[in-house]
Amino acid sequence: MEEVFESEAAWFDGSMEELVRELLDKESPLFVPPEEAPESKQVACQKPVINNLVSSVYSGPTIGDIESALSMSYQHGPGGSEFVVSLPERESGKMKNKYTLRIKSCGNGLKDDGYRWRKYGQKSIKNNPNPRSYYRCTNPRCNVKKQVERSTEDPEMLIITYEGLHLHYAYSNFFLHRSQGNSAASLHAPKKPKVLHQAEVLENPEVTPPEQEPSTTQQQQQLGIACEESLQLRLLEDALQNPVVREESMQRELMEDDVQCPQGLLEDIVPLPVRKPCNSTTFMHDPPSSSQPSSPSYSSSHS
DNA sequence: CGCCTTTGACCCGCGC
DNA sequence: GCGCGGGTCAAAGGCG
Repeated sequence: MEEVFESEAAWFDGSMEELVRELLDKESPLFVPPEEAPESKQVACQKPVINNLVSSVYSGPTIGDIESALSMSYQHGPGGSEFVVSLPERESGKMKNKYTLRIKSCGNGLKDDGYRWRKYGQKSIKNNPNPRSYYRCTNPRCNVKKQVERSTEDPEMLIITYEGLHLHYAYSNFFLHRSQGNSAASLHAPKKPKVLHQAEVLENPEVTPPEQEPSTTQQQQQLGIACEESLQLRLLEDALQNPVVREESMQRELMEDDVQCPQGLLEDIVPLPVRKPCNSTTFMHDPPSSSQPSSPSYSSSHS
């Protein structure tokens, strides 16, 4: 399996960042200048670029699924069909697994990204009246962390910084909410969907029960989902770049006992309802339990 | 009872 | 070396 990755990526003799730049040159008509974080090296990420990225690094049997998932997401995205992804910066010649997701929240924000997080700290940041919260993935074998804070310029803008790579499947309460009656999702649902996610805590002090929330922005939510899943895709790409991480990831996938799923890493990237739209039409048509931030974008971290 | 959030203390890196 | 700011730890308390 490892050999597959290496052989498939062998045609490009360079780093992932260089690979992306190469692809972007080829896809120059698709380049869209980013509107946010202009100081960062950003890339307007559209479907063909993502497809190139994916097929260049990971040639497993799931490319078609990813393609369909992405195209589905774009198809139902609000207004435009691109979102901004920026490359992780190099730090002393090494790529940093740190990504910042900027979400323009409206009403109730992103409640769940498919993972369970435990808050381990909160700090007030200088020149920012809003505190920054620190979360860690609850999986003991996963050291992914994320920081959540509100933007100083736009209080509705949530800045979520992810650090690290999930080496396990996503918990599926996220999917469960969007594919009611989906038996597969039910099988992987967490035993206790209690965990509040950062946006829920930050944006919804007077907690409104999800069932009672308006659901007029479900398409925006789906785009947000796609963006976050794409973020995980980036993390996966970085992992595939690193043979050690790659091997460890595979071993951990085999060892993982709290979540088991035959889809492999794809489960970590693309929600089941997206991967199997025909099996979960409720995902596309049933209003999710909450509204979703609009116009999400990614920008690189400058920590 | 287990898991979570809260929050003050502590640690560490960086700039002066 | 010192102070500041950001990140983490860990005890305490809450909640289902």
